[in-house]
Amino acid sequence: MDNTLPLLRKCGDMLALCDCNNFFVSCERLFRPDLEGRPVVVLSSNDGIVVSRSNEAKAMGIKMGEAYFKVRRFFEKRGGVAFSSNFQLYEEISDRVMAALRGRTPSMEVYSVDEAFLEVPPDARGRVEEWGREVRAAVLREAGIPVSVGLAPTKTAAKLAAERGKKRPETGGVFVLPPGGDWDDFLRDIPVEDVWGIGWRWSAYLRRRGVLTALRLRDASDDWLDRRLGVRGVRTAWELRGIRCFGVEEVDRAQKSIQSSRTFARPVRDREAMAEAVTEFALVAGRRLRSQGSLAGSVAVSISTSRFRAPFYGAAAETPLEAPTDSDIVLARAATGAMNSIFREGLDYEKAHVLLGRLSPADSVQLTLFGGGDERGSALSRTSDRINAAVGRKLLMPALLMGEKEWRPRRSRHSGTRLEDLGSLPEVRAHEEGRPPREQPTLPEAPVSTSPGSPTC
DNA sequence: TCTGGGGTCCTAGGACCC
DNA sequence: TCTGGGGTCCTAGGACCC
Repeated sequence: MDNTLPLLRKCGDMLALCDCNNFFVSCERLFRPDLEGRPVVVLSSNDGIVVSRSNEAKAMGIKMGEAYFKVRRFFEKRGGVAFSSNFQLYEEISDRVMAALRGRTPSMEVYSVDEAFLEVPPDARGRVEEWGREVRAAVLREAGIPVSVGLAPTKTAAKLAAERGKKRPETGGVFVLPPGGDWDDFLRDIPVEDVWGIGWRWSAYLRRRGVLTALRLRDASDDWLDRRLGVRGVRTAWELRGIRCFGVEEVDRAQKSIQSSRTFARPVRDREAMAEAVTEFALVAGRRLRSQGSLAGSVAVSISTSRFRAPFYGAAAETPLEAPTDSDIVLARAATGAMNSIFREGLDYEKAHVLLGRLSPADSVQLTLFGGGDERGSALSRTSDRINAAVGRKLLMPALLMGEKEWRPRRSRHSGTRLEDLGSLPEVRAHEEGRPPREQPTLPEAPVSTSPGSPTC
C-alpha cells in the first residue's frame, strides 16, 4: 500500500467539481415542471427515508435521511410532493450530464451519479470563473439539470467551493478558490464536519479537541494528524493548504466488489422466501458483474432482523468459488448455500445482502485444476442479459422469481418515468391559439424550455 | 406500522517464512 | 529445547464517500 504523500508543492493548476443540485428531485422535475417552486422530496427504497430534497423542502426543515413517516403529514399538508426513487431514470439523466461535461475538459472523473471532477482546460486558465459559468450553462441547456461549480487547485477545496456556490444565490452557482490565495476567511466559516473526508466519527473527535473549523484542521500539525486520523487525515489537511494529494482519475476502473441488498417490504420468516430474495440479489449483482466484464471469486451473504427491535440477529457467510465465474446459476447456488448456513428458523428477517468479491477480469481467466468454470451457465446468463436488454425489462428470469413477492420493496410513489418512453414526456402546449399541442420528440430540451427554475441561463 | 443502497480505502493484527 | 527479529501477505473491521 502506498502511504507516502506526494511531494510538497503548491499546485497552480485548477480543477472543478461539478455537482448537480438536489439531483433526484431535479430529475423528477424535468418531467413535472409544474412542481417548480413546490416542496419535493425523493424517498429511498420502501419509501423509507428522504434521500433528496428540493430547496423548498430543505427550507421546511425536512432533513436528509429522515424517516418519511415522521414528516409525511406535516410535509404533505403544506403541499409537499414525494416520489419513490427511480434509479434507472437518474442514471440515464446522469449520462447526459456527464456527456455535456465531457466535451468541455481534457480530463474528467465521474465521481458519483451526480458529481464529476474536471481538469480546467489550458485555454481557460486565465478565466476560470467564466469557464465555470459556461460549463454550468451547458449542463442546464443540454441536460436540463442545474449544477453548482466549485473551482480550486485541489479536490477537497473544490468540494467546499461548490458547496458555497450552491448555498449562496449571489454566486450564481459558481465559486472560485484561487491558487496561492488567502483562504483563511473562507475556511474559518466552514465547520470541520463539512470537509470532504471528515465524517461523523472524526468530526466528533476533532471537536472534542477544539478543532472546530476547516481552518483549524488545515493548520493542525502533520504529526498529530497522522497519529490521530492516519494518512487520510494528513492528506485532507494538505489539500486545504492548496497542495494536491488526490488527482483527477479519468479511467473508470472496474469495481472491486459488487453488491445487491434490499430491506424487505414485509419481514421474511421462511427459508423459501429468503432463498428467493437471495437468488434475486445474486442475479442483480451477476448482471452488473457481466456488464463490467468481470468474474467473481467469492459470494458473501448476510441476513439480519430489524435493528430497531430486540433481539437482533445478524450473520454473514462467504462461499469461495472453485473457479471465478459470471454464471448466474453458480452465483445463485453459492448465495443460497451461504444463506442456508446462517439462516435461523423463527425470526423475522428485515434484510438480506449479497456481495460478489475477489473480482477478476473475464478475459484473463486463471485455469484451475478441475476446469471448474460453468461455461454453459455463463453463456446462458449472457444471452439472457441481451434479451432482457433488448425488451427493456426482465423477460427471462428463474421461475422461482416470477409473480408477486411479498418481500419486494414498495415504491408506491414511483413516477414511472423513463427516457425511452415517449408516453411519459410532459406535454408542452404551443403558443398559438386553436392549434393542438404537439408531442415533443426529444429530451431533455423539451421540459427545460418549460422550466422557470433556470434564471442564470 | 413505517428508518436506503452501493461503494472505496486504511489499519491493526494474525499467519507464515527466513 | 528455547528464543528473536524482521518481512510479507491476508483479512476483518472501521472509517469515509455519494
